[in-house]
This record gives sequence, C-alpha cells and structure tokens, in this order.
Amino acid sequence: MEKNISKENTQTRIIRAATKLFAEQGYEKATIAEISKIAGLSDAGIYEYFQGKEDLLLTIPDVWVTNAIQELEEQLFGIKGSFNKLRKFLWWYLRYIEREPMTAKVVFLFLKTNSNFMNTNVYSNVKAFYSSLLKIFEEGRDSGEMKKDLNPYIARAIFLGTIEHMAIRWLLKDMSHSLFDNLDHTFDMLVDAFRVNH
Amino acid sequence: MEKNISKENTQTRIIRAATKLFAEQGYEKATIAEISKIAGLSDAGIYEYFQGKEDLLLTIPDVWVTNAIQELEEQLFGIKGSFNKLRKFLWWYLRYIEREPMTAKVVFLFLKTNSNFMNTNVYSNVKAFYSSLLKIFEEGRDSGEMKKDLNPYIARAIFLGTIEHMAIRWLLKDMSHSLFDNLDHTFDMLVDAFRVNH
Amino acid sequence: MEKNISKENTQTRIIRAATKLFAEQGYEKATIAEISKIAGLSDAGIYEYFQGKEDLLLTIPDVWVTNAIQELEEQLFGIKGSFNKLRKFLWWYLRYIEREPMTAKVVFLFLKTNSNFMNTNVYSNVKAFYSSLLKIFEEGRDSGEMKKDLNPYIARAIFLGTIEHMAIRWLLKDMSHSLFDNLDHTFDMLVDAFRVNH
Amino acid sequence: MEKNISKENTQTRIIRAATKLFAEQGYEKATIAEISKIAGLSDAGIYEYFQGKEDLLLTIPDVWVTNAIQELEEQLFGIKGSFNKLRKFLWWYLRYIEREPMTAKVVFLFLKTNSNFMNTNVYSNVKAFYSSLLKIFEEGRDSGEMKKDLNPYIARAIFLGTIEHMAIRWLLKDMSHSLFDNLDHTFDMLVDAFRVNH
DNA sequence: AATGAATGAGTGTTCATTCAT
DNA sequence: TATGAATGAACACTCATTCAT
Repeated sequence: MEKNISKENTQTRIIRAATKLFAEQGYEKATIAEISKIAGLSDAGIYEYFQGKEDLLLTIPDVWVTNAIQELEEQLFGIKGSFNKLRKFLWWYLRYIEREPMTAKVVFLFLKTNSNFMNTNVYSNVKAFYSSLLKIFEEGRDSGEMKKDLNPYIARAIFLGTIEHMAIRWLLKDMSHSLFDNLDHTFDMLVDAFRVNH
Repeated sequence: MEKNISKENTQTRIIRAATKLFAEQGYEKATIAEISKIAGLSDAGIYEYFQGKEDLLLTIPDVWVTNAIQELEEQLFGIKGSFNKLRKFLWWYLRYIEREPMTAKVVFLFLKTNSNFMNTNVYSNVKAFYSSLLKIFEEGRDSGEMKKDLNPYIARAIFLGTIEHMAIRWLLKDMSHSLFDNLDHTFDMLVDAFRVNH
Repeated sequence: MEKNISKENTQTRIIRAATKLFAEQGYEKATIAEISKIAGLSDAGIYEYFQGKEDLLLTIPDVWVTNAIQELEEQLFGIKGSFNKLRKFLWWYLRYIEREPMTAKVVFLFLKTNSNFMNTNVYSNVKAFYSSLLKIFEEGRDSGEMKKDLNPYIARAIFLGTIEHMAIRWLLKDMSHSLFDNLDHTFDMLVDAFRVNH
Repeated sequence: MEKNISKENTQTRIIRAATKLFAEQGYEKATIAEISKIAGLSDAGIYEYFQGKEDLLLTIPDVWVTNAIQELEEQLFGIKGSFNKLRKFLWWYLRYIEREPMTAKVVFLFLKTNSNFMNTNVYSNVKAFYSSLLKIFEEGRDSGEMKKDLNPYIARAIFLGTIEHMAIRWLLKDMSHSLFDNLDHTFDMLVDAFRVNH
C-alpha cells in the first residue's frame, strides 16, 4: 500500500518537477540534475521511472491529453446544439489550460518542436482530441445551425487558432490577466463566423 | 566596396545556413560547426559577423520583421475600406511566409521560447507589426463597416490566431499543400465575425 | 540440506551466467544487471552469494583451475614415460578447454588483465598447475628420453605457448573448427623439439 | 613548420599517454581525462586528433603493426635459408617488442578482446604480418631444410605461440628479466621441431 | 577577414553497490 | 533468502567560444 502510494508520488513528483522546468527554461536548457533535485531524488533515480529525458518530456502531454479527451467527453455529454457544445468546449478548454498552465506551456511551446513528436502516440491522441471539434462543426452544418457550406476544417482552424493564440499569449505573459476576460464577446464573434447569415 | 559586398555575402550566407538549420533542427540542436560548414567558412569565422549563437538567432527575425513592416505599409497604401485592407493583409502575409518558410518557422516555432526574446528590439518590431492590424480593426469599427462594439484586440486575436494556426500547420507538415487553398472561404468566415449583423 | 542444494544451484546459475557474459562481452562490459537477469534473480541477489563483480570474476577460474589440477593428476596417474605423459596432457587439456569454452575464454582472455589477479589464490593454483609440466620435462630429461641439456622452463614455454596459442585462436574464431585437427602432427613436431637428436 | 611539428608532437604525445595508460590499467579503466592530462592538453583536445576512445585504442597497434611489416621486410631482405630467416625473425621480433613494451602490451593483452578489432584494418595488417611467417615455413619445407610433410600453419603456431608466450610473461612480470636469456637454446629446440630428422 | 588549435564548462546516462523490508 | 528502490561516483563526449597568427 504505502509502497504503491510512495511510488506514485515519486513519479508524480518527477513529472511535476520536469513540467515546471521544461516550461520555465525549455526542454534543452532544463537538466536532469535540477529536475531530480526538485523532485527530491538523485539523478539516477529518474531513470528508475523514465527511460530518459525525452521520455520524460513526452510523458507530460501524454497524461494531459489523454485525460483531456476523457474529460471533454464527459463535459460535452448531454449538451444539445452545436453552438452550445462549442461554448462548452471553449470554457472548459481554457479552464483546463488554466488548471495546469505549466503543462499547457510544455504542450504548446515545446512539444511541437521535438522531432520525435510526430511518431509518438501522444501525437495521435492530440489528433483524436482535435477531431472531436470536427464532429461538432459537421453536426452544426448538418443541423442547419451553421452555414450550409461550412468547411469543418476551416472552422476548426479559426476556432482553435483563436483559442490557442489567446492561450499562448497568456502563457507567455506570465498569466497576469484572466483568460476569461471578454470571453463572451470573443465567443459571440466566433459564432458569427460559423452561423447562418440572416 | 568589394569588401563590403563580400562581407554582405558572407553574412547572408551565414544567416541562410543558420535559418535552415534552426528551422530543421531547432535552435539548441543546430551547431555552430554545421552552420559554418554550410556557410563555407570556419567556426571562428562566424564570430567575425555575429556576437554568438543567440545573436545569430535573433538577427534572423530582425531582418524578416523589419522588412515585413515596410512591405506591409506599401501593400496597404492606397487601399480603401478595412475589409479590403484585411484581405490584402491576409493574402500578402501568407505569401510573405511562403517566400521564406524557413525564416517563418524559426520565428513561429523557436523565437518565442527564447528567454531573451522579450528584451530584444525584434520584439518591439513584432509588436509594431501586429499593431498595424489593430488600426485596421479600429478603422473598421469607426467607419461602420464592422461591429460598433468590436474589440480590436479580440478581433486581432481571431484574425492572427487563424492565420498563424494555418501557417504553423503548413510549416510542420513540410509545406506539402498550398497555403492558399480555400483562402477565400476562410476570409469570408472571418469577415462574418467582424462585420455588422443585419 | 534443501537450502544448501538450492543455494548451490543458485550460485551455479550465477556463475554460469557470469561466465557466459564475461566471455561474450568482456569483464567491463558485462553488467550485474544482465548477469542477474540471466541467472534468474535480482541484482541484489547476486550479493548474497558473491562479494561483488570482481569476486565473481575471480571465482570462475578458481573452480575451473582447482578442478583441473585434480583431474590432471588422475589422468596422468599410472602413465609411464614423459612423452606419454605429455601426450596425455595435451589431449586432456584441449578436451578440458573444449568442455567449458566460455570458462576458458574468461581465463585466457580476461583474467590476466585483472590487476588483482596476481594476488589471488587462483594465481597460485595456476602456477601449481603449470609446474606439473615442469616435472614432466625434468623427468624426461633425467630419464634420457629428452635432451640432456633440456631447460624445462623453455620446454614448457614451447609446449604451453603452442597449446594456448591454438586454444585462443579457436576461442576467438567462435570454435568453428575442431581443436583436435592435426593434433598428432602437432605433437610429433613438439616431440622433436624435446627429444634427443640422433 | 612549427605548426606541423607541434601538431605531430601533440598527436604523438596523446598516443604515448594512451598507450601507457591502456597498458597499465586496461582499456576500460583508463580514462580520457587522465590520458589528456598526461598528454598535456584538455579532454576536448583529444577529440581534435581522434574520433574517440576506441579510435585511440585502435590507432596504437595500427602504427606499430604497419611499421613492423615494413621493418621485418627490410630485416629479412637478403637473408638466405629458412632457418636463418626464422632466427632473424625471432631476434628482431623480440627486440621490436622490447623497444616499445607498452605498445606490445596493448596489442597482446587488450586488443584482441575489443569486439570491433576483427573489423579493423589493423586486423588485416596483423594477418599480413603473420602470413610472412607462413612463407618462410613453406620455403623451408620446399627447399628440403625442413620436414617434407611440415604443415606451415602448425609450424607457425608453435613458433608464434612460443614467442608470444614468452613475451606475454615478460610483459606481465614487469619486464624484470631479459627477453634474450637462453634465446639460443630456445631457438635450437624450435629448429628441431621443424627440421628434417636424421 | 579568416582560421586552426585548444578548452572550460556542462550533461545525459550507466552501473555496481547498499539497505530496509 | 530475496528484492525493490535508491544512489554516489564516474565518464565519454559535445560545443560555443577564444585567440594567436
């Protein structure tokens, strides 16, 4: 019992330390030595839990994204109407980012530049996560809420582009303002981009 | 004269080599040794033209952004109507990215994560560049073309977020498709987000 | 009893695993982790039976050489004539090597380079083993079978040098051919080196 | 001029330091740090002259063996009679070993255990070197000096095995006695192994 | 303007070994 | 008897940078 808990704690502590340092200094500048120091064990200890530095990097979004997919499904469950779903997505996603900004920073700023990222199963999870947006737009188009000729890919690009642009600015600005300022206003504008013109 | 020209050539060759390698491998993985080899001089030779590796990184967007500001002004000159300007901006910006994709990759993927970036004059240039969009949105709002209560910052976030999202995907996917596919469609949707509802 | 038996089995398994890995990869490259994995216990388990890696290395020839001395004595027992004894020695020694080539490889290739080897009791056993050859040559010289002025040390160097040269080549070549090819011919030549000229 | 000399000196100094340490401590225990310290430059300096530690190891016999082949040819040049050549070979080889005992130690004790050795061009040089002995024995057999049915490979095994056995013992014993003690006696015995019986 | 030579500082990773359980 | 967890001590190798020439 204790062992399991303690082991889980150690792994969690390592991930937390790594996330913090990767977010603050970038993948290359962060050192195993400092990560292990913050995590409270020796350098060699890290290698009991992770295969190496890169494995550590890729584990961070793995957990985050896998959990996001699950959570998102629960959040959208039972919501009717594509715009209602979009709204839910937006509010939930930003709160999800806000909850673990360091992890988000690693994902948005350092993950994509890793040359192995494309070959990871994290990558397919990210794609799965993003594809849930596609479905919402297709549904909206087919239900008549959104434009008849709406291209779901473009719609997603606008929606995601906007969100992540805001998120990245927030992350780089040391999260000084709230992510939710003017969010209603923003959402209304996005809605106008997708919905049928009168 | 000859010396100046020759120096400019060498400098340009170094920048080109560095841009290529930074874009392909990232800032940290790219080495001075390889950059200098591609540029056709010795390691030490680089230091005749640049103060160091970081200086080299920061010079790349410097030229690119400075030139962008100038070019954009010329492109927008004489165009009437905020939506016409927006349209011009979109088409021109994507072509500008397309012209030097490696540079764009460095700017979009590796520049922001550099801890010194915020203190550079590149940063202020980027801000200046982005603020030109603000003016367009303010003009659109004031002229009645766009929503009366349009928040220029949000509008810009939507516009830039969308563009750069598309650009980054294109850069990461090895530029296999055209950036201009469905661009009309995209622009029309964005317009709907900004313009007055009937 | 059971414990003793079980312990002996485990110990034997460890030695076998270590011998194999030392022979295949060398002492330094072989790891306790892999040895223990092959032996079927944990890293720490090894230390229940051996003081450490070096102890493990030195135990391998210990058993082998100690047993060789005994076996050799039995083999030579009752044989008359120094050349007959030499012949027996040669055939027996090669078969002894052939029986446990991995052990032989450790002894011939990796033992001598260990800096502590000289201080071990393995070393004295090896010397004892080799000195039995001396006696044969002395006997041969004194009995008149061999040259009157035969220097037993030199004779032994020729005899052992030849055998071990052949053995090492065989061990390094992955034991693809038989050690006993042309052995009669070889022995005859050696005999000519030792025996009285007519 | 100076540069060339200095560079050559540095490389030579590195090789000398590495040879000494490899011979004294073995390949694995010797460290780049100590080699470079003895050679009088920094760790990194080694890598200006050698690709790595293993390259350094393999360079040592490369030079030694390549030179041996040349020298041997000169030494044998003009000598008539296979036994005279054998005699020359023996005396010259032992002196060659005596001249650079550290190098010989590396070659005899540490080279063969390197797993890459077989794929090196050092290996083919060694084989070329050894094959010159074959020719002598073939010549002796064909000229009638040696046994009609003499197997050159076996003869070589006896000859080389004896020499290298003596050399290795000498190298391990800290070279306290002379390699040339009783050498006439030894050679005479070997001759008896090869020559025609009366 | 250019570079060959040299290096200091840094880093991920390995591994034999220990010890509480 | 056995081991999971943890680590201290090493170590080969890299690389941006300097400087005499």
